[in-house]
Amino acid sequence: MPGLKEIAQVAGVSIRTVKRALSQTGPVSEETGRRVRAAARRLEYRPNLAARSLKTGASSEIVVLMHSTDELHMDKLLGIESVLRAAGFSVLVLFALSETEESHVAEAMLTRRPAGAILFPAPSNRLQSMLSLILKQKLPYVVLDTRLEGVNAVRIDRAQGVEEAVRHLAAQGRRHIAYVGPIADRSRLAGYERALAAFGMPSIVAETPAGSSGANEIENAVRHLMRATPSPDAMQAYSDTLAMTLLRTLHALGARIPDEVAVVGFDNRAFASLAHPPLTTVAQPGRDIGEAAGTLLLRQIAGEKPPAQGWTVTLSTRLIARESA
Amino acid sequence: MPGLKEIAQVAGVSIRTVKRALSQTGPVSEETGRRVRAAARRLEYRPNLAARSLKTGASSEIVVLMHSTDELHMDKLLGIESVLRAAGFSVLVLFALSETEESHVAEAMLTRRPAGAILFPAPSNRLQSMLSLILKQKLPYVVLDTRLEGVNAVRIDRAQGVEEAVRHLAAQGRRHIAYVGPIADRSRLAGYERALAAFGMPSIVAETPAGSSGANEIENAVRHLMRATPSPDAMQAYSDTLAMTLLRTLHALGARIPDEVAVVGFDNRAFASLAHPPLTTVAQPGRDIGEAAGTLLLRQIAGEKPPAQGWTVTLSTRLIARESA
DNA sequence: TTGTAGGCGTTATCAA
DNA sequence: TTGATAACGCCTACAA
Repeated sequence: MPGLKEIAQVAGVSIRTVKRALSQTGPVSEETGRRVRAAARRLEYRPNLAARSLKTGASSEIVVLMHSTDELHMDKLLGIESVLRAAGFSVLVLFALSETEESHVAEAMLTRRPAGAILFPAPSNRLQSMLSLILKQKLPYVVLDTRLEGVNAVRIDRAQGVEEAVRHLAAQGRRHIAYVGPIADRSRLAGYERALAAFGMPSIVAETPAGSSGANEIENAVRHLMRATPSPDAMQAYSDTLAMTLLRTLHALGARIPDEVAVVGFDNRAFASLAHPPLTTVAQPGRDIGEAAGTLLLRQIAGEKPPAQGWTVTLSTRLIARESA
Repeated sequence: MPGLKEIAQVAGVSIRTVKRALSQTGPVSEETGRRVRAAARRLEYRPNLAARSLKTGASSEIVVLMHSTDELHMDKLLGIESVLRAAGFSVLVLFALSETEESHVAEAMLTRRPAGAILFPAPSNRLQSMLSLILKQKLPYVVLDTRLEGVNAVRIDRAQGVEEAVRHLAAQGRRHIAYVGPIADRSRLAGYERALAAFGMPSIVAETPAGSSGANEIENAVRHLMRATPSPDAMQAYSDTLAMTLLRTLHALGARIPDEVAVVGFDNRAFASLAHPPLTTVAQPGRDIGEAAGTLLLRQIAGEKPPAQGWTVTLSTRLIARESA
């Protein structure tokens, strides 16, 4: 691998001149510049990042901490990578699936001396311990889609997308719109309630257990809902996953979808378009989230100081209308 | 950030001695060793990887080239990361979704001077151009799950998993087992045919267009199949995605699943367990694939020479029995 | 407009 | 058992 020295020899000038010519960091004569650049090109010169980093004390690596293999994270990762690569940074991925791994991953992160870190969603306690490390190092960072307050974060407005969805249902003339899902998490529920309030419609909430288990409870909830008079003519589900169970139960009850009952999911997962009927749902802007996180991080690296209460970018979610509503 | 120098000062010895004590690379007296290690711990010393890399000329970074955001890739990435991190390497992710990006990504890869590269599935021509670069650099590499021959690769035996699935169907007494999918790709079809041959059963193949489009064609194929006498009592689908359409069409025809017709998918995607009924399918060992790739790469980095025709590890796929078969 | 020289932190050679 | 010293490639203060 050729370095500045070799280029200098070939071009018959000093290292300093090569540097000036290649990084336009000082005056170089027309002719010399051409010769140097030609030599660099011919030798396929690429700067040695390790040497640069050693000299400048600055890292060109960003650590991304992932805590799950959720398919939705792929797009976020893509967004992060595209923004950071364009800015000359490398994206270094670390997985910490379990609490036990967290300390190894923390150690790995610190050893890499990154220029910044991006944290994917994780249980608060694990996020907290990583964050305290990061803050101690005064490392630029961004947390993705977290409930933690007072931190730099890219968040998404779930309520807004759900409100949009419920308005969409109302615009179809639906008047008995139910919400099915856990109610401890009000992120979607709030949007549902806002939309109903705007139309002066009563809320019909069927609580189901949190977590992905409990298909039976969901089924019972739906059956219960459908026995009411009048029965709901639309259902907003907490997630696409939950919506799948909804669809199945409604089919079993003989309800025609969307004619008799509309169903809306949340997440726009890969299978949403494969559901029967194809599921109308609210999508998170995965790639945008990643790009926003990358941008926010770059601004910190460039020296901008986040406010004390943390720097937040909130992105909107959007309705994907398919056939189920 | 403290370096060896600072530790040396604190411990009252020379840099060389610190180095010996910390990396057991030479004789150090009991007492000196203790003092040095204590100082290192107290100062939270971490080696400067940039300096090390500059000095040794060796990189501790592995580049992972991704060409899609397929959810199934997450587990592979996880496997790669876990093996490589354990060996002290960093995993650097680069995305090249389009052909246009490929050259930028190639340039980014070369600039990073990685110790090796892992290539995710991509169209052959794009893989080829990356590979020619990599070979020119004599970089250790592994390609994941590729049809390319003569390269270092981790492959999966799709036929074997499908054969297992079809045997499973036969063991249930099914005697008219159909295969639905594109036939240009024989990777699954071969397993289907092997199993049928073993049981002396006739093959019933319904060809559908390649790619994820063409729900109509699939529907027609299924309807056509079900009109035959006798009609199939089981169907092996090319993919989970295709299986979803199968399920829907069979439901529409009033067929009871799995009583009248069993359905088996391929891939074990996230939605397989959410299908109605939960989809029996053949799973790729995502994490194992990643781990195998990491291991294969590490062996090359350690100096083992792959044979001229390439080094291949083939992993088996496995049947995940759920309720659809 | 061009060149000299020193240092970043690590590794490793050589001498004591 | 220990230490002085050079070198990796890049960046830059300072001279010419």
